[in-house]
Amino acid sequence: MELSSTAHVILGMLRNEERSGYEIKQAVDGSTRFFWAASYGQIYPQLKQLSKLGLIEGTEAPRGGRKRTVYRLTPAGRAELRRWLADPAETFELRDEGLLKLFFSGAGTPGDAAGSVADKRRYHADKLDRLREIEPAVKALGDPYPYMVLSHGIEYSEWMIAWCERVEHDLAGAGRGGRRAA
Amino acid sequence: MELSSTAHVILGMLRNEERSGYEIKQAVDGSTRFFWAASYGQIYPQLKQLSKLGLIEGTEAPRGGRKRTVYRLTPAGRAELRRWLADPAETFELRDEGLLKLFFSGAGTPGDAAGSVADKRRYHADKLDRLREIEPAVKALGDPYPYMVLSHGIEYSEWMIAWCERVEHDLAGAGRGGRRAA
DNA sequence: GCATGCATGTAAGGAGTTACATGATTCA
DNA sequence: TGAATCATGTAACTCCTTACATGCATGC
Repeated sequence: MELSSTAHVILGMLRNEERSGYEIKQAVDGSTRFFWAASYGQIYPQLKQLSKLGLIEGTEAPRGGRKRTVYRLTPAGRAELRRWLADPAETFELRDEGLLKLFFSGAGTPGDAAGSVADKRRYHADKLDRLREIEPAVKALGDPYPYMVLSHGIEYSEWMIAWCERVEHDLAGAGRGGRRAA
Repeated sequence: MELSSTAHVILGMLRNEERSGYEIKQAVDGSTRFFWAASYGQIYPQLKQLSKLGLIEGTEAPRGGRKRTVYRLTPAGRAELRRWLADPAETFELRDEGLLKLFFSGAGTPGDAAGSVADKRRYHADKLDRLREIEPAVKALGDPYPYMVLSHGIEYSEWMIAWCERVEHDLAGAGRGGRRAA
């Protein structure tokens, strides 16, 4: 009875407070999304599944007249979360279409390579902006780990932007030519 | 008629030479695997598909008495490859279970957090070794772009290892305790 | 009254991995 | 002779996203 990795995000998101499926989705989108996403199509069926397994339990908690179910960890659920935390991570996957294009750029124009790197720089600059926005709130949390992970994201983005700038400079040195307007 | 991203890896891998499905898989495993993987279950059906679309063409090229089909780009296939190279990349996805565990580490023991970071450091140190092994061969290529991408991988791994070491040091400062033997 | 947000879900489909099956060849 | 490698493929399965559907509540 292997739990899916999405199951563990749910258990993790319930570690300190009870939450509805909707709120779990909000929490994921506001925090782990950059390195671990989850959609409603995964979350709601998993909540049912985890309830059936006795790892979480849901109670009706309507807001006004609007129906709402919040879930919390059972002791078994907390044990499973802890067991998972103590185990080595299995998944590290990167899918980077920009690097793929850069890799094959010999088949295109010099502008293609420069364009791929510039796109990548903008993508990460944009991400950096969004991470910096949430930084004060995350830093103010009692829990130090989310801030550690956020710092990782910020420093990673900074490193990536610097790498892109350097490569863009190198590419501009040999053979000029842009592809698109910046 | 949107092409899958796997289709473009295949087109890219055929940009300079003709290759069999088996050789494409070898090439992917020896180069783009870290940021763009592909399995036989994708490659062989895609080769059929791309043939039907007229973007590649296969010829029988037995090696000894062993059956073998090599594929090369048609003009239409090369045009599609160039079109794709000039377009902005759409996909950048990261799935990092180690970061997820670190994020939720407040629900575990202090050793769990340190363990997740140590695992991550070892994972990237190992990857770095493998990248350094192929570095001379890639550098010797006529095409500069694969080496650019390899350098990205090497410098990224180095950055990641340094980040892990720093965090491990910080974590060791507050509350000692290891989780597993290194 | 209408748009937006809260809240829960499902159906369909795409993408990708794993495991399996087959068979030839090469090398120790 | 047997193991490893070359070579091609398929079936089943998991995972995940997207699009859709429903309906209440809130605020403009």
